[in-house]
Amino acid sequence: MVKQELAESLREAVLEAQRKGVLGPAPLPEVLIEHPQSTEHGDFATSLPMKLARAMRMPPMAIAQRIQEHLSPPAQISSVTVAPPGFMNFTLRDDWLSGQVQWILDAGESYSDIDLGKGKRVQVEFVSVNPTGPLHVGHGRGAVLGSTLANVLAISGFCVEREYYVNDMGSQINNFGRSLYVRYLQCLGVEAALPDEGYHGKYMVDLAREIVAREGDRFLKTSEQEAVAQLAQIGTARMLDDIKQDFALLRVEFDVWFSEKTLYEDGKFEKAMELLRKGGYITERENATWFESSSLGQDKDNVLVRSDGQPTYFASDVAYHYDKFSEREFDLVIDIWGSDHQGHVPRMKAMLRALGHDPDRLRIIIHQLITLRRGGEIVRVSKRSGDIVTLREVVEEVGPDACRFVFLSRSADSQMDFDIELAKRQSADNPVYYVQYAHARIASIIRLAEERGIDFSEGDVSLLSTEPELTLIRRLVLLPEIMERVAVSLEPHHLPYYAQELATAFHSFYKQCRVVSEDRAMTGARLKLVRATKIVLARVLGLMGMTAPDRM
RNA sequence: GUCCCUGUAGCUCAGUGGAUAGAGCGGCUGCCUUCUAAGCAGCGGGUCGGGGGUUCGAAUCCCUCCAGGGACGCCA
Repeated sequence: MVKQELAESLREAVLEAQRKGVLGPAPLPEVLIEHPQSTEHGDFATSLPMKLARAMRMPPMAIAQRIQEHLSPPAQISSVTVAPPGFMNFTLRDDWLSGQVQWILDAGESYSDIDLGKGKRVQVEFVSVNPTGPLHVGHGRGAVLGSTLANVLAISGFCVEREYYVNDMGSQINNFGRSLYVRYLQCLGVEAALPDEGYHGKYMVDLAREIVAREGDRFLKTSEQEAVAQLAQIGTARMLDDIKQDFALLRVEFDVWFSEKTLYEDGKFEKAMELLRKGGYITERENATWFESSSLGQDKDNVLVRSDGQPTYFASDVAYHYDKFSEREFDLVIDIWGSDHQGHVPRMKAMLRALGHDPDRLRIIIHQLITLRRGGEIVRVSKRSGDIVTLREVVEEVGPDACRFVFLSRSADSQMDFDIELAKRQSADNPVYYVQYAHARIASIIRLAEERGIDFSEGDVSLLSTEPELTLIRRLVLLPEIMERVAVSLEPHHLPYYAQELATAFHSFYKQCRVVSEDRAMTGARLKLVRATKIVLARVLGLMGMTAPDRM
């Protein structure tokens, strides 16, 4: 990328000037290149001279001038200027910019594939909700975040696996089984009461009814314990099917559905415990088994095996991450959790250290929870209490494109309000349609060109030189940088913003420049630009899991 | 009480220590005889929660206070 080449040439210029004694000795800080907000300052800028001023005991402007004198900028740069109080501004050559249009056309759908990951194996684990009920709107956020991030990493040179961790055992599954058993009994006319901490949602009644219809009253004949266990299994399998359907609606895909149970069946739990025990991180007290995380700087120790012999959720997570790192040997693991799991992060890091792995190989993305509103009124979303607005309900009414875009356009750190009424209104002024409309407009132009039998394969992109054209191209060539930024920061929310800016540049170009006209040469050049724009728009929309319609 | 996240335009939110803090929505003006007006051009709108500090330079880093959210379980 031009940015890196420019930084490198600046570094060399400073070193060269220092060798000649034109600039004083000073340690060279990292050369940061930014995009100036004002276009009159060019495409790139650096404040390097100001950062060197103190150490070199020289005014920033003088430093800037001397760097400029020794600088051999990359060939893509047409001008280097110095601006007070000590900036250096750089502008891209017009002919390089127009040439990029051909480059994008040649690269096609692989334009902006970058080799950041160098083939490293990365696992993205997300959502991983207990299969004890339908997904609600809040889960949609993690789903969209994870799937989009995985998409970006996949084109950034990483070998990506998308994984859903299925909690198919433990106390909540048992709780779920009990609740289902009660509903089952009630459905068959047997008196039974739901425990307070049970699952009160209406969907449990429907589920019980469904099971009665399919399985009859056979669970009346088995022991309660047996019935609860079997109903839990049938019920969670059914819930998981629902969850998979919800994902399909939202265009979220997983490569692996990982069962918690298998951690115990395949001996991974034992192996992980053995590793911790050898490291001296395990103690037995009060009849329970503890992970001595306090010896790793944590506030407190954590129970791994309860006094009743049952492993905790944390114990499963130890075994699960042992499996991720020691058995499956991922280079990088990304876990995406809701902020209610925030407190879990430090002990996970401590546990990795205890297992002998670099904690930095686990990146945990915490997204804030969604406050669900219905026309301003807060809606509670607890699964156990029952009043659920399901993800499916919202996706079906709002549409997957708008849903994904809304979820994506806020950083994971922001606590977002999701007003169902507002989302359902599906206003035509939605930025979602603004971006898609740009794509549809382009498709329409290309259709017209095809109808008129225009062959623009020999179009001369060097004719693209007006301000609207170059502004549009400047947006197009930004894509690889956006990809890198998302892949490094793990922040997909930059994508929708980029998409909007690109659409703006296109709509403005469209208004000012006639594409299909009497001027055959210009028509050919602009058709190429328009097609390149279509490629980039489709790419970004695709990464966000959205459709790129040809007509609207 | 301790820890984490947040506080930027009327609303929803961007903003890699740099130049005049941005976008969308909403409000107000204009613009459809030519490829899609789901569009374009423009106007108005700000104590970047408050107060200290570091720095040539702070919305951005540090401290403190205030406000909102979340977590502090042998639940997950």
